[in-house]
Amino acid sequence: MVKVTPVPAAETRATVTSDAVLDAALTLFARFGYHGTALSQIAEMLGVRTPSLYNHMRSKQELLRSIVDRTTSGVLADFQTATDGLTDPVERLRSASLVYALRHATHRREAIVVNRDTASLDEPHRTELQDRRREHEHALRQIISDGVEAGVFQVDTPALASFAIREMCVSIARWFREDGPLPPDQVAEQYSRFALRIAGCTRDSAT
Amino acid sequence: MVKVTPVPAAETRATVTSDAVLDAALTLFARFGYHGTALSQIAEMLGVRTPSLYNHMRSKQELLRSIVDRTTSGVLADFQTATDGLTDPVERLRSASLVYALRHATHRREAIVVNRDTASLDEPHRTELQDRRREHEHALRQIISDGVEAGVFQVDTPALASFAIREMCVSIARWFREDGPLPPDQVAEQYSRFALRIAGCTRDSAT
DNA sequence: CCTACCGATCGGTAGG
DNA sequence: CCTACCGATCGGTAGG
Repeated sequence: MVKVTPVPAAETRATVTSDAVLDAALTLFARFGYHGTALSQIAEMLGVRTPSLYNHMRSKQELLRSIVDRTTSGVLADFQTATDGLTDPVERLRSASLVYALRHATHRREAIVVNRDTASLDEPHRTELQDRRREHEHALRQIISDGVEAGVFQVDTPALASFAIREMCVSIARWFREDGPLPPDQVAEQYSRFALRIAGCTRDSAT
Repeated sequence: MVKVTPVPAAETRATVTSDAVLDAALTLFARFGYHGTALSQIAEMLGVRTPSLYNHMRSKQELLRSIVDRTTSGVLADFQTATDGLTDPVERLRSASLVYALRHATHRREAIVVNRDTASLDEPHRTELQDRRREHEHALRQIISDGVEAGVFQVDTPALASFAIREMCVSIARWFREDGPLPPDQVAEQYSRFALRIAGCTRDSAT
């Protein structure tokens, strides 16, 4: 007797991977929050029972940690790539805010979780997250300070402009819809222009 | 025998009010999130046992609802007061963004809860909240559209500028510290200027 | 991958 | 205001 269906039949045991668990967690954490999501919901979304999840993760907390680690690393890597080789503060700010805005249109779930569920992270990871955020914030602030000193930006308090630009970009994750009228790159383009305006960019071509 | 101490001694039964419960909930929801806060924590902060809370509220959900209702009403009232009688789009945007920014520096806990724990609100209140938010967003967007039509603002997509301005202001609640270098009104002042810049305000005095 | 089960904690109620 | 207590659900483990 030969098996008739080499491909899995309609009813078969579900098989799951670590990535699938992480992706389901990402979706549900973004929607209901870390504490608002039960492991049973993640299991249900994957078609398995709750205990089966433990073959692919160590704990619920570890899922959150993985999401946060991945995302913050990505943000810093984006920044480096975007500003590497650029010396003009205007071009550096334009490029840094463009990739930051773009990321928040294309990685919405990650951004929502990282920015909403920070407090649910156990130590020492919560402190590590804050440190990495600060690193990005200070790097952006430095660009603004450099631009002010060079006379191409005009702001009273560089820290305020830095906060404003960052959070404005982060918030894209909250309102952006994939079926909306503008694609991610066009949103990012406009937000990058907003960033230069916030910085008080005096160069005509910039705005 | 006469009572020796007419004023409460050091050890006395705690007495609590509805406002005190709401205030404690506000503090803890802002810190740990709605699902991350247990009623036992609220009770502990007030020095009573959990069941005693039910003399001052109907449910945990009602606490969230009260916080949200109060805050959204305040936002819309602020907007009306700030823009009433003003016809110039520049002045309207300056004033609307000023009070919005100021509110988020002075009502941080409320802003954090309303913007983070929306998903934890039961229907029909979640829909009501979204409606009120949309109302404020559209009012701000209309100012920008009016300004573009009048030739005093320059933006490609008024909706994007409106989102950017709103979320930039909301985020003040996340980074502002009362013991920081700038008082709320000075932060609001600078953010109001950022708002005019985002709108591409062409009037010199504005920025 | 599953069933069976654990202690802990949750929001909320009864009754005084 | 309290103690005593409820059913439900949580994250996680044992064992196959």
